[in-house]
Amino acid sequence: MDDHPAPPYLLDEQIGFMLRKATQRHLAIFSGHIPALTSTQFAALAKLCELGPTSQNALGRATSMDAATIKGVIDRLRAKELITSRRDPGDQRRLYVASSRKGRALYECSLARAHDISQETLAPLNAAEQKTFMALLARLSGPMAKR
Amino acid sequence: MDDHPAPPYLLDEQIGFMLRKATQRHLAIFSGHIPALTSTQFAALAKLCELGPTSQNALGRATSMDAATIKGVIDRLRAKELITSRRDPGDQRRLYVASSRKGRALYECSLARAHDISQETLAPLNAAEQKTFMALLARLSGPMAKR
DNA sequence: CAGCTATTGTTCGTATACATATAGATTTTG
DNA sequence: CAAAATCTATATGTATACGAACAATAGCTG
Repeated sequence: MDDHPAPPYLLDEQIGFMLRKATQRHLAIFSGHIPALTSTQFAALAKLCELGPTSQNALGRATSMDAATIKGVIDRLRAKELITSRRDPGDQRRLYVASSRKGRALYECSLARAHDISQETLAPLNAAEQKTFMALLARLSGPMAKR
Repeated sequence: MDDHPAPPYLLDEQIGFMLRKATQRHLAIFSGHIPALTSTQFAALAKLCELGPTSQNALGRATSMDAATIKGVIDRLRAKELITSRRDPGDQRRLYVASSRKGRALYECSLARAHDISQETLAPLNAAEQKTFMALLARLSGPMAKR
């Protein structure tokens, strides 16, 4: 009993595939609004402005980036002069990173854009649906980061 | 009136950041269940088995992959002998790709795993929430692919 | 204090992902 | 039919993303 024909596996209905497509759409919206930075670079810069100066790896953890990944992001942000970095005097292992004046300015004038990006990404849903979706997505994004 | 203090922008509450984290979690689950293939490679193989032989670019469109991206995926699947490819006699531009016996076998014995992956990814939600989430996510994934 | 362990950052290799440029083949049009 | 536009695949460059291996530093433990 309960002998349903096994539901066919359809790639287009799988969560992983749909997440990838939603991300693609979001990234297209992002680069349309903030062409100067990638989504990842903006995330690192925003978090750095939000938290204040930290170490490279700590910023990586705060933004869910691998040590190898955050290094590249930091390098590119520094090349654009949006952040500065120097060795932490108190711990020679640590690379102390901080936003530059230019970086903070770009961050602040990007905030309105960032808000638009989130809204445009969610635009296919009405307000109630957006709220529902965000609440459910939060639970699929893993546990809150431990500080 | 309606003079709320502008809601602070918090990276961790943005759709883009949460999508990235959800994708990270999903990919970790994926590689735990199907270590032999990446999520992208599996998507291409699954779609190829689902559709039957097609051209490289057509498979790319069916799986939402760029022409440059699908080329690399095809190359790696061919290196693993999961697919075969040859020039389409009827249209010399096209690279005709088809799943190999080995590829179909791997696909078929991965189906149960793939199902588990989707379920585990959605596990934080109950059945009703899963249904709601998938319906909303579908609307954020952009319009249905045109054939 | 000497040794073990953990943390930090770096480097390498592999794999998406996309923009752009190019070349060749095909189709559409004038 | 010939020219233009389109399509297919390829190649290059940039940017995530992660695993693994590594050196240097710091902290801990006996």
